[in-house]
Amino acid sequence: MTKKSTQLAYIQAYEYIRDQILNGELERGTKLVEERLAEEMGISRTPVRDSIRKLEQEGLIKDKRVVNPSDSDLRDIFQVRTLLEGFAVRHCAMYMSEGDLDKLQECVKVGRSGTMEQVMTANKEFHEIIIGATNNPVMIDIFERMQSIIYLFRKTVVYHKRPLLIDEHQDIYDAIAAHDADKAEQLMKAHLQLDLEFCLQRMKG
Amino acid sequence: MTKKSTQLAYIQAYEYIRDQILNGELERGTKLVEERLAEEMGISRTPVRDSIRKLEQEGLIKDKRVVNPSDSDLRDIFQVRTLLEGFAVRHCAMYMSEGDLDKLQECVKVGRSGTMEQVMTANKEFHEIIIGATNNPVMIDIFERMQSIIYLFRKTVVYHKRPLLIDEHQDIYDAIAAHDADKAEQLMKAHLQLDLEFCLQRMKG
DNA sequence: TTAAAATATTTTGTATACAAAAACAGAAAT
DNA sequence: ATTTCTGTTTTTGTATACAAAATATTTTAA
Repeated sequence: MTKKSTQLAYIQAYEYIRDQILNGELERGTKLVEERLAEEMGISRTPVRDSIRKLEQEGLIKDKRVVNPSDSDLRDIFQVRTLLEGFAVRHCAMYMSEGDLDKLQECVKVGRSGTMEQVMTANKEFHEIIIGATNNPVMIDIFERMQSIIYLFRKTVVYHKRPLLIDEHQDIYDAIAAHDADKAEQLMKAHLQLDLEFCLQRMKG
Repeated sequence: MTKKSTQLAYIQAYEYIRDQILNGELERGTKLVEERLAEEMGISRTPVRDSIRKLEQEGLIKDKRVVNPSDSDLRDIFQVRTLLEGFAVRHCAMYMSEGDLDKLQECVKVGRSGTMEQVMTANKEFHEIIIGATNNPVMIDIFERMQSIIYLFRKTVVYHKRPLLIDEHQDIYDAIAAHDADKAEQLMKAHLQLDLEFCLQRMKG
């Protein structure tokens, strides 16, 4: 068992608020009031402020409100994301270890057969493994930041599940396994484009 | 005259510390002590802490010390930078406005004829214009963050000036002006590769 | 009734105090 | 001399108080 809980209040606060944002308990656009949150968690304002500042830097909070990305924000994020993942998947096709390949395949498998929660995690992991394989912490960090903003739409994406998503993952995996970098990149780009359109579509509702 | 000075202490502190880091008054690896800085600026610890946290997020401070990037950190940053600027320059070759093209050319011109300070600014601006032309705030933000870390080596780069740099800028400009996206991208990648190697070289000294 | 001004309330920014933790220094033991 | 322990000092994390700024509300005038 990993015991990751820190006793530090500002880390608790950070995790607490972040979770609330990501699972939708704090809706997009909600104003965050330091004192209210502090009281709610039984700590003082100071660590709450720290955590809000941090989340602001990460892009989950903007002007003391839960961020509410516009169409164009989402497009911008996906443009960068496509760039990074395009590079990463190409890297995978050329250098990926057997171990990571197996992990990728497992993600696809679980993506087909698991419970809703498992499917979600596996699909997320699929992309994380690909980015992670670059072994470039700067890249991974940028990716995770964008990921968490995209993740704001998690519920939407879950409830209105995109049907072909898992087939696209399968195809990407196949291209990687076949060491076909060009194809892998092209498939990834198409995949992300569809993801973006799906997000945009759902955002309107 | 733009009057951008904010009265807010934590912004002052942020700018103050950031400047000190970027112009080398605070050397890489220096421990930052909140109270010392607070006293130095005649304010309390609270806004100083805020600004340190912010700079930590931006990557200029790590574990309360001015960041001291390793070889591999620099490589990682340049890998991402190459990706972004490769995309951006390609975009420029296809869509750049006449106005921006002129500005780019001006940068090259000043890069040849200006004072040392002017040359430095112009060369920096050259890249900023290219990234800025994407009109993608997410991308611009990531770029600026990396830029400021690279900028830590400003002095080094100035004193040991890289001779061919400005010719490379000229070539990139020409490719953009000729709408040759492939060539522009390829030249940019080569340019950044040389820049990286120069940085790495100088880092040892 | 609506618009504007004035007032009250909330919320944030900053200073300060204190306790916990970390870093440091010196003494004792190997 | 090197390491380990002890105590001291520094530095950070957190709580709290208060003032400035921003918001909301009420009152007044048209």
